[in-house]
Parts: sequence; structure tokens; C-alpha cells
Amino acid sequence: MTNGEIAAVFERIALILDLKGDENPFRVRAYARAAETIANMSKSLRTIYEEGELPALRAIPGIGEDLSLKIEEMVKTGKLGYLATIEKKVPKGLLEVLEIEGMGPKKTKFVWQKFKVQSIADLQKLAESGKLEDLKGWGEKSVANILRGIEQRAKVSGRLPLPVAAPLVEELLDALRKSGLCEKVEAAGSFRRKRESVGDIDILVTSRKPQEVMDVFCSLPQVESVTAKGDTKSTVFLKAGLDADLRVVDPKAFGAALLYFTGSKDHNVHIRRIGIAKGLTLNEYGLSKGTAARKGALVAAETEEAVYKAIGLPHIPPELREDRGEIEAAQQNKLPRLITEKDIQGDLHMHTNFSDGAASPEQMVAAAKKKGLSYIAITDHASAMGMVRGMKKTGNSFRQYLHMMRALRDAEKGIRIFIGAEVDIEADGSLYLPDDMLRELDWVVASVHGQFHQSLEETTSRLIRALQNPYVHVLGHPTARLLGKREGITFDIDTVLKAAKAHGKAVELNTSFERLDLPDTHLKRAKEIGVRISMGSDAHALEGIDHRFGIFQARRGWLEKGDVLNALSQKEMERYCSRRK
DNA sequence: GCCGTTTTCGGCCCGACTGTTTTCAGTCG
Repeated sequence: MTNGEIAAVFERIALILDLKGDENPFRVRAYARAAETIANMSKSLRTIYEEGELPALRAIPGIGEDLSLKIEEMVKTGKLGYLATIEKKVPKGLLEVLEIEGMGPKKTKFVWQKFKVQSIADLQKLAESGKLEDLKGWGEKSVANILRGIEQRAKVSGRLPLPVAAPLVEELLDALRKSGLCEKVEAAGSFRRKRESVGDIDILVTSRKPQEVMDVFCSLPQVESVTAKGDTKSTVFLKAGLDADLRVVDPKAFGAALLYFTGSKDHNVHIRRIGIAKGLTLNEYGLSKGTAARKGALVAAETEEAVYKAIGLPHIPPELREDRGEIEAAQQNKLPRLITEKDIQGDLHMHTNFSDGAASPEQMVAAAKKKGLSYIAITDHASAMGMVRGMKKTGNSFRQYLHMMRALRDAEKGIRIFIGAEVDIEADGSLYLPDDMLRELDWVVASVHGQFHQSLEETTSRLIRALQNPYVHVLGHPTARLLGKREGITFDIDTVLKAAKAHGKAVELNTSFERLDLPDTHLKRAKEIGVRISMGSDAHALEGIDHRFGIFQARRGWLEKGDVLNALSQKEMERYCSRRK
């Protein structure tokens, strides 16, 4: 089982225990905490277990005797008996009821036990029947809210991919800036941390007229309905299908508020604990001496830097704030110097109309030059799939491609062109093109484009076999996921990264808006193992040559300049290519 | 269920908003 799957099991246990309601709430939280920790880890539990067995698992914070045994069972057998046991006690559909805004564990348990509600449909019927309204604590408005929650859930697509959310967030920020009512306007939350997807939007402003700001915010054209509206906080549901929170904060405490609302929650809890050990209390209003119950003098609040400093830490970039070791690194002054967009010298994955791209090779080259890149790899498809055209292993398309690209390369002065291909990895791990063709290319990206549903073991050995091919340079979009659309393939990331390291291959950070593949935790693991990252836009049109969101992802994966091939100069890149022929 | 320069037992981050409350529970982040 992958970390994601194991985290999902613990998460599910936490929900079920919560619903049963007779559990020690801290036991519930222990499962939920463990789930979060595991989902955030870069190293796979399977590897940790294989290397150090139970003691290694128990070294993970939040994993003790019991949970380490449960992880062992899952790694060994692929399932957990305990989950199967407690799953029988709660109807399946009840877990979905919990996802409705306004339905927490208490209310869900209540309607289940009192009215035998087992699904969202049951709840809707019950709410519409009017039976709920007369009960203690269930007025007319509560019921209306639940019905609205059910309606919203039908519209919600879940989390919005960051590239989709970004323009929306900018619109909201712009509207608030243009209102003239605010001095400072900033997005916080997962958007500021540049997570690959955002579940809601958090906006922080300072203003002397908070109520007017709230009025403006709640009546923006992007707003579908208003969930809550107060002096310091309002929540709206956007037409785009997610919530946006606006908070008005005191300018003197803007830094503390920004830190607090940027999160992540785990990062905040961790620095708060450090504060407590030093006799300091941290909340959204600032860092103070004393405890929460007996607060003393304010120590720092105006800027994030001041708050971090007072707690004994350097400023930590928002992309790192996930409690994945950044606080320990900061304490030892070992924070990474994160890569920036300026460090990118080239693009190592793009398509032209020779395969499924929209623009000619000449147009793509011109666009890359305009972006200021000093080299590119053109990597049209080599695939049996007819719809992507490109190079076929039979016929003369391969020779045509080489001929055309060589002519273009030799004629081109302002930019170095590497002649490449994105070659399909077949179900057995062999490559679509034979070695004698691959050998003629400067740059070979090997990618999975089909057969997504093999077992973990099959997929793992499939990818390893592809990495063993001497002519492959990089494993393209390794998980093959499509953000918000397709989960991608399942394999043991540690084993594959170690194979890449052993064979001197790079793995890709595909920066296209719909992929962002590898995910951040895997990038961090690749760095730890010492595998180089190749960034590729996977552009299929001129405007696709874009690394913005890939850079965010790279930063979330702790990558520095030296970890990324595209940060090499043109000369260095030439050496890198020729070295592996 | 986890964890320990407060501890091996007794804690576990903290505050805003809503709705139905006359002092607070539930939910959310």
C-alpha cells in the first residue's frame, strides 16, 4: 500500500470512531493526526518498514506501538482487519453525510440514531419533512443551512487545481484593492503556500472600515451565497464551487495574522509548541508572554519575520510550511535556498505539430526564445497511439523527424535545440521505439500513457525496466495523474527513485497545469535520494511554455538550483546529454 | 492512541461565527 492509501485508512477510522461518538476524542485525533503525518511524508512507509521494521515506524511522530503494528499489517497484507471490523458498525453513506457543510459528527450521529439516516438522500428527505425543526437545537435556519449544504455539495468539484484557482484569487484581491477600503490585501492559506490544489481561499486585509469591506466582499459577482458575516470574518460560497474567507485584521498584528492564516495547521501547532516551551503564547493576534489563560506583554506581531525571530527561527518560505521538517531545518539554519523562476535556463519537454502540438517547430522555438530560454528539447511523441501522430517505429516518420529537426537546429542561432522524443513505456516496461532509433536522439523522455491499472508491483517493475534502458534520460510525468481528473498509476516511489539514481536518470517535474507531476512530497524524496529533476512544460502550444506553477511545486519539494537540470547553463546541459550516450 | 527539560499519568492549539441559547454547543479552520 502507498502512503496515500494508508493515510486514507487512518482517516477513515478517525471518521468512523468520531461517528460512533462513544470514543475518547483524543484517540480519534490520534488517528487523524497520524493520517495527516503519513500523507505529508516523502519517504514511503514500506521502505521505512523494510529498512528498520517496527522501531523505525515508531520513530515517526504520532506513531506509537498500536499504529506501528497496524502499518505493519497494511504493508504486509495490503489491508487492515481493524478497519473491516469497525466499518460494519457504521453505514457507508453516513461518512458522506459528514462531508456536508454544517454536518459535524454530533449532528450526523444524532440523525443516524434518531431517524435512521444512512445517506445524503435520507438526510435530504428528513430535512424536507420538517420533522427536524421542532427538536432542541434544530431551528428552522439550521435545517435550511443543511439543505443548502447538500445543494452546494452537488456543485462542488472538490479542490480546485492551483492554476485554476490563481486567476480567481487575483480577481478577488483586485476587487478588494480597488474598493479603496483596505490598506493591505493578501491571500493566505494553501494558496499562499502554493499547494497544487486549494480547498478554499483565505484573504487577509487591514481596514479602518471593516463592515464596509465585508459588504463589498459579500456582494462580489463571484459570490453565490453568504455563509457567515461578522466584523472580523466572513465566509462566502463562490460560484466556482468553493468557499472564500475574508478576515479583517489589525495592521499592528498583520504579520501574526498572516502567519496564522497561512498555516499549515501542523506548521502552526509546531511553532506554537516551541513558543510554549519558551513561555510564549502564539495566536492570530501576536506572540505574547505567558499562557493562553494568563497572557502577558506582546512580544511580536507586526511582521512574520518578527514573530519567527522572537520564537528563535528565521523566516520560513510559505511553500515549506507543512511541518515536513522545515522547522527543524530552520532551527539548524539549514533551510534550502529554494529555486526561483529566474534559475530556469531551458525547457526539456515540448511538442510540435509533428505530433499532437498546435504550433510548428519554428513557432515553438520562437516562443521559447521570447521567453528568454537558452535551450529547449523538442520531444514529440513516439507512440503506437494514432491520435498523437508523431514518430512511428515503422515507416519513415522517424527519419523525417530527425531530418527536419536537424535542419532547424543547424539553422537556429539564438537557442540550442536538443532533438528528443517522448517515448511510450509499454505495459511490460519496454519502450515503443527500438534502441537503434533511441540512440540517435539527444534527449529521451520515457512516459506512461496507457495501461494505468496494473498492480503496484507490476507498475513498479515496469518503470524500473524503462529506467534501465541506456538511451533514456528522464522518466516523464511519473505518476501519470491528471489534476482533479485522474489518480494516476500506483507504484513504490522509493524503489523507482532509487532505480533512477542507480542508473543515472532524471525524473520529471512536468509543469503543465493539468499535471504538476511529480507531487511535492515525491520531489522532496527524490532530492533526498539524490535524483536530479528535469522540468518540462509539456507545451502543446505557444502559451504552454510556462514554468510558473512548476516552480511553486519545485519549491514545495525543497528543490534548490542544483537539484534541477534546467538550471544548468547551455554548455553544462550539452555535457550532461553527451555524457550519457 | 501518543507522549514526556512540567510527566510513565494526565494531559492533548486556539478562537470566530451561527443558531438557538439565557450561558452555550456545534462546527470550522
